[in-house]
Amino acid sequence: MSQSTEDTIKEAAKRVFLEKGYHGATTRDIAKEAGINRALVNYYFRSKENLFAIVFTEMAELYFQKVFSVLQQPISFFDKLDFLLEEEIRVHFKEPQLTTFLIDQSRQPDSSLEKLLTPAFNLLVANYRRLLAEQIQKAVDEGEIISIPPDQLLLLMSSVKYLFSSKKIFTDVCNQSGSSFEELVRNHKTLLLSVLRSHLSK
Amino acid sequence: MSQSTEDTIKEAAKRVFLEKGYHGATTRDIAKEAGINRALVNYYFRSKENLFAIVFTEMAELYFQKVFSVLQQPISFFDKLDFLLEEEIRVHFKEPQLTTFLIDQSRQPDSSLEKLLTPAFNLLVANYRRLLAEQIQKAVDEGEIISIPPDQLLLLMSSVKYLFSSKKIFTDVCNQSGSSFEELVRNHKTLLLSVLRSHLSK
DNA sequence: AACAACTTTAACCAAATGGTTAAACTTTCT
DNA sequence: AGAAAGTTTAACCATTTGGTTAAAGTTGTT
Repeated sequence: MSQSTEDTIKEAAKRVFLEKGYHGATTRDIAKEAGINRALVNYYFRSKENLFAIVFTEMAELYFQKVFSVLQQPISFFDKLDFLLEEEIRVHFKEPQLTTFLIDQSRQPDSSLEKLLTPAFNLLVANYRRLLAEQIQKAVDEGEIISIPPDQLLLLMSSVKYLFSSKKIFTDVCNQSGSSFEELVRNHKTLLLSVLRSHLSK
Repeated sequence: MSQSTEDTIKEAAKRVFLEKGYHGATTRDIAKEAGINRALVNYYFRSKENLFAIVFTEMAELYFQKVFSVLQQPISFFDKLDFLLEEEIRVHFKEPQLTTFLIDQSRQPDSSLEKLLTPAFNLLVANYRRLLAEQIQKAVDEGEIISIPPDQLLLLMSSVKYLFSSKKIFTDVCNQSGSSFEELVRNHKTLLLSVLRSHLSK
């Protein structure tokens, strides 16, 4: 059995919103991408705003879902960092525009969308931050690493997000010089892990 | 003597485009922000696209200008990194949305804007990359640091960009927990420099 | 077959948007 | 003062946009 119309629209909307952003995307784009009549967008999702809110929420959850589970596994702290980066890379290879998409949303100043989505997103971030803080403290207590504020560790690991946000720039500029984007990503993960390891190791 | 109308419009356009992005901003927003009649936007700049292209180019140059001069100063490699980060922070305190703005531009798939701006921007990036590669090689030759691919170093330093792109998220989440955004930035610069120093030092 | 519920479509609408223009206003030059 | 050039304004226009609706088509139930 094939996908329901509702899901077809939602998946098309994901692609279009991720590629063009909220304001760059039109309901006509979405309908065309889904191959359906434009009125069905409103029939199933009431409004473009509402559809975007649903897509955004799902993407945000996709992003944090795995991260939470990784942090709770009974493995060493450095393995957790390794898995976190690996998961970040995996999800970004699937949705390269994810970070751009999420950040873009926090920009529009007083839109009703922002008021609706920011609190929910901030809650996810706050939970991630709290969970990471706990795991840092645990690793410190066990003598595995030296202490580091969770925000600072998040920032040190944010280069993967930046790499994918700037994917086009990097591929344009780097392709001329031999190495592929995939290599760049793998090399960066290796380097970043090594840097973190040497800084955090007791 | 007060600012010319043309400059008033351009400065207003900068603020509006940085805040809302190309598609989120309207010529009416810009005119209102500048306090002038909307037709003047077209009188002085012909079209919204053209005005955006001018603003984008100026912002990109603002971003790379200082960076080039820093890299060419006769100081130690680590001082260069220090100054690069300091400059990155300075320009982002002035224009917190700068990175979001620049990255957002590379997203729209086949717009005439992208075809126009991406090549010029890529050239700036390529120059930055080349200059950085030269300076790395020089520092390696002089025994100051171990070798590192320029892209990887750029990525390790990109966390400052990410920090400002996500400023709203960080201020929202962090303000609840005491420390200010300024502290977060300063602390991150210190930490990042220390991490880079210990990794690159021979 | 007939009825009801759900789904899809084409046509339509109001609001917003980028852009144009002719006329009014101001400045500059002679 | 007066012509010429540059500047500003209000009104207007075509296109695009998100959204609605009535009718047509489909599916499921009795």
